[in-house]
Amino acid sequence: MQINRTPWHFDHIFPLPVSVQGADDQKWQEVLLQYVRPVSKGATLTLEGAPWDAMICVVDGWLSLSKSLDTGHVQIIDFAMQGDIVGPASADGVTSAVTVEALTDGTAAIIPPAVWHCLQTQLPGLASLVQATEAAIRARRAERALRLGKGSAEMRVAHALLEFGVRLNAPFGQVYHIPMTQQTLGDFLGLSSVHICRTTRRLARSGILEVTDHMDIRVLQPAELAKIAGTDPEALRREILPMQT
Amino acid sequence: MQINRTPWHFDHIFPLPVSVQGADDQKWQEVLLQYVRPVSKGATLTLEGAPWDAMICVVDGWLSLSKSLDTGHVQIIDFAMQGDIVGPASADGVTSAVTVEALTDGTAAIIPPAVWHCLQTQLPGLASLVQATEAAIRARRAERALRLGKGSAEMRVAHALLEFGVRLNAPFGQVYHIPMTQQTLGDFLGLSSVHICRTTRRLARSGILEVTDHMDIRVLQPAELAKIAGTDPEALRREILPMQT
DNA sequence: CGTCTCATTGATCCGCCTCAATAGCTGTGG
DNA sequence: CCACAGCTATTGAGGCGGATCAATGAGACG
Repeated sequence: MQINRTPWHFDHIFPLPVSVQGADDQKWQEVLLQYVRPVSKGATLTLEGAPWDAMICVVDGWLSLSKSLDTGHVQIIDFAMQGDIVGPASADGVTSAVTVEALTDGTAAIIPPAVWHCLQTQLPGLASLVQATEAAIRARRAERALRLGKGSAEMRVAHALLEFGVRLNAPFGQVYHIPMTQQTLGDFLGLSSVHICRTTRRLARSGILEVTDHMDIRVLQPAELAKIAGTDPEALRREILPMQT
Repeated sequence: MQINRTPWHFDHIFPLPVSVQGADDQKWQEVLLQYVRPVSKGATLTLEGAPWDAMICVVDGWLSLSKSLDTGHVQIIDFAMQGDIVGPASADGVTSAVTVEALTDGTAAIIPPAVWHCLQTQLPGLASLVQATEAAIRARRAERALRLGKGSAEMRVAHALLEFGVRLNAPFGQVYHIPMTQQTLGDFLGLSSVHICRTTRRLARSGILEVTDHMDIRVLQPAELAKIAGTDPEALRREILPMQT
């Protein structure tokens, strides 16, 4: 289901939680408001290989970016959430490299390339934001690629749960929800849903975390989990959370 | 070995093969010349976690970007070659997310963040180049992540060899060289060197390609190889080769 | 000629996939 | 209210792909 492109009216979202430093912010917020629209759970924004040239700025909710093989196997490349600015277009600039789907109801601004190009040159503050966001995206994708290639199932799961916690800004010990099934998490980590189940159960049984009610996560032993994930939560935060300069 | 940062003198490289469209090109070439320097095979430009904030523009030769686990396992995130512009910095902007090493002798420009920021705003042509390059990088990394997560060893090897051929612009049937050992290719594909060996031998025995003299590749049956890789060479070219608009 | 690195091949093992069955939960209609 | 369907989670059994360990070639180089 391709979402339509008519402007949407939002009176109730002020200000949008994706902001730019300095004087450029007002203009940026205006543009965002102009292109922002609701996205409903399960909706497909674009398909791998389909025509697409716009930028997507996530205001609220979760999106998944995925690719698939003709065997039917799906690999989720990344999740995008509040504040992420993603360009699904591939090198030719007019084709989507990934399928973008909504994991939850949410809102996103879809900004045409002409407007985007214009903004980039006119708003230096936006350029900084974009660079910071892109560095964060690269860093977290690299971190995952490392574990996808060389890590055990346990390490992948531990790292993913820590990453979600960091990105959601959830304090340790607090419950946070990730809006996906074990199947989806498996598609993200290159594992079968069955093995996701076994792995999370094992972590739960050893008292490191609790998983309740369809993916409500509570980390009980952050240090243990971090050790399994092969990372340090503080370092991870610095590495993958965009920081505007 | 950290390379030094004193300017280097090049009289013999004109023009640099990393060019920008339009009137900005001259300025860009000047800046490149100012920061370009030779890199020798085996040299380490930066280490994962070390201080780093510069951009790297590859003029000639191959670089590898890698991360490693404390088990000693290494995952190569990407190779950078002629024309690639890579930012190894993570989200904090001052730490390298990856280790950057030279696989061959070559030349690269290392551009300080202040200069880079300045260039971005002053040279719109450069901004376009960067966006195109980044889209290409994202697309090829996504393509690999898919196979890293869901593909067989055979598919990963086939895809990597096709990707190298495309990036090197090697016509089908022609020999091209990839400057790495089977171990390095394994670190790239998430496979052991032993399994790289078995897989390439199997492909060679079935007449799909030839591998001679330490990674001189010759694809004999491009269609077969593409089928195994789960891709179409033309589509791959469009998707992962940067095209300036 | 000895050493070093890299490629190749065999043997064995194990982590994860696949298939399959059951259980729990939610919503729907009679 | 229960019966049922549909989806997700859980657990077991068996198989396979790729890792690991180990030994032998094969060049390259001093």
